[in-house]
Amino acid sequence: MIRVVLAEDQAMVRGAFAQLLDLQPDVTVVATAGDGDEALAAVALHRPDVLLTDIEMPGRTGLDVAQELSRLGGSTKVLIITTFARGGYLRRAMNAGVVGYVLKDAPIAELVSALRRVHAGERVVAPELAMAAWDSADPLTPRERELLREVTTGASNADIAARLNLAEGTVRNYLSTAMAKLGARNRSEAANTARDRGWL
Amino acid sequence: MIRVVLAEDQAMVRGAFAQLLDLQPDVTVVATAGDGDEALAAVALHRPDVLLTDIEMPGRTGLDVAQELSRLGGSTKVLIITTFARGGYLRRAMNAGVVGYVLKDAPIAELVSALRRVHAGERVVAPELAMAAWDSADPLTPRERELLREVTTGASNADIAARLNLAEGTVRNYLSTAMAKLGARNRSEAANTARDRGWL
DNA sequence: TCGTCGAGGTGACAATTGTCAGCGCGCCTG
DNA sequence: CAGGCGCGCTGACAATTGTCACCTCGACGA
Repeated sequence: MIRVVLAEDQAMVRGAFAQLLDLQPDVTVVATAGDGDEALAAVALHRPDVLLTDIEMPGRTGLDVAQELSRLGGSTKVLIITTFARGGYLRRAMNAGVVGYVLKDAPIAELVSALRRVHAGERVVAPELAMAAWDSADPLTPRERELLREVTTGASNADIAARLNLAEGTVRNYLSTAMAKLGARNRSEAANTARDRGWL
Repeated sequence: MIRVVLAEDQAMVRGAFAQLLDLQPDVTVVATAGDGDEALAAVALHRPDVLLTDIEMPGRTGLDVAQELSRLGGSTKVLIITTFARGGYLRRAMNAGVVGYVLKDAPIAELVSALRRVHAGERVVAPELAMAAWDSADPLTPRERELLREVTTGASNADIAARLNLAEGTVRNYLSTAMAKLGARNRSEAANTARDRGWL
């Protein structure tokens, strides 16, 4: 019997997946969580075989949870299930010790089979992503990432400069190089593409 | 027996919802669709009691489908099920003749009950939205919307001016008034908030 | 029919954003 | 240990973006 904790922020989807998995004869959902913190608590409490988690959730993301679990060193395996075919996400997931990564675009059968294979000790990665992760290494420096994150909030150069104790020119310069690396024509386009590739 | 067509672009979610609804004794899913065009075709073919559809799908959106169905004038009722608590979406849904609007954040039970109530001739609207739609009427003019849409693609003033045969100053001016109306500090923030409220 | 109001449109000017050349520092590598 | 390279950082200059005062036209109410 595979004991599973399911983390997913949309209640309706969470409920549907939970019921469906529970219908499988070899799977039992021991707890569900609506955000990252609940997920961590549920894993600590139930010590499931597998944590099945979304990435984008309020507060702590699924990737944060995976990282934390790998740091704590329990035996729970993490299987990511997400909407986003973002190369950067997969890469970060791998670094966070995740053993499986499936897309919500795939049929449900794939979720169940991934769950079984992960439990059996295999690694599972959505085929459309196995490639993607390769050719798209994050070219941004930590500082550039930081600035781009500020940009997504709508902050101006002056705002960012004040917040990070930088000269305004420096801010402009970082964003300029980020734009060059990303092939963007302005700060917003740069921030958008960085986010879309999971580099943010 | 309530005959339902289900349209939703994420295969895994679509499958889960379909199985779950089919488990209900008084509901049968006669077809599923992965985008707006398939949804229209399925409705034409099966003439279901209710079309249960997501909004954001590739190609034709759920709102487009609802509008088209209301134009064609069949008896199929449209129940929207979406992630987004965007006032503008609800408003547009109402104009498109939609009779129900539920959020994926709500528990599954609510979906089933909404389905039954819609079938019984009631109108159903997610409570957190009933309010939202009221106080947020779209203040943008068609021209402003058009320009903001261009902004989301990353186009510069010069690009937009060329594409719409306007002076560059005019473009700046429209975006400026749009920014004022939306309380945004720059074009991108304006475009983002307009999109977030379903006005784009 | 006159005023005025909102939407489309414009150019001049101000502010913000993007580019460039360059400096210092630490870290490799030959 | 002498380059050379990448990263963090900066200011001066250029280009783009935002603000403002203003014009036209059609709709609508007084």
